[in-house]
Amino acid sequence: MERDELVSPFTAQVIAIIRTIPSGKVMTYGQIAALAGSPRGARQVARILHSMSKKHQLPWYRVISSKGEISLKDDEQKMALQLEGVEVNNWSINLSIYQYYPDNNA
DNA sequence: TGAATGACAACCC
DNA sequence: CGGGTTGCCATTC
Repeated sequence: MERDELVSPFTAQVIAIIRTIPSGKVMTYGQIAALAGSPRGARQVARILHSMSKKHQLPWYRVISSKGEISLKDDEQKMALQLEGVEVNNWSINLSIYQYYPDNNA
């Protein structure tokens, strides 16, 4: 059971960032990774989600690929996004509209 | 300790 | 636009 304080700062940041994603918005892996301190750490974000999403109450379904598509193509994820107001077209989402840009001054 | 893994990104054709 | 290849880097075995 890894606490945020025990995991690496990068992981803790990723988790914190995901928690700031508001309803009806989404973020890409690369964006989260960059905000967490590793612009090339998109893959770690994916791994973190896999590893921590069940331990943390992370809205992982708000995290999508940079192409604006859902990764797992899971019906629940798609449904959850739509319920939040995100228009999902065949697993694709219009990032121009739904991508969330958090403030550095969180 | 070292090597493999991975819910990706970017680039190239 | 679509498919394939390379790069990245923390986590896990």
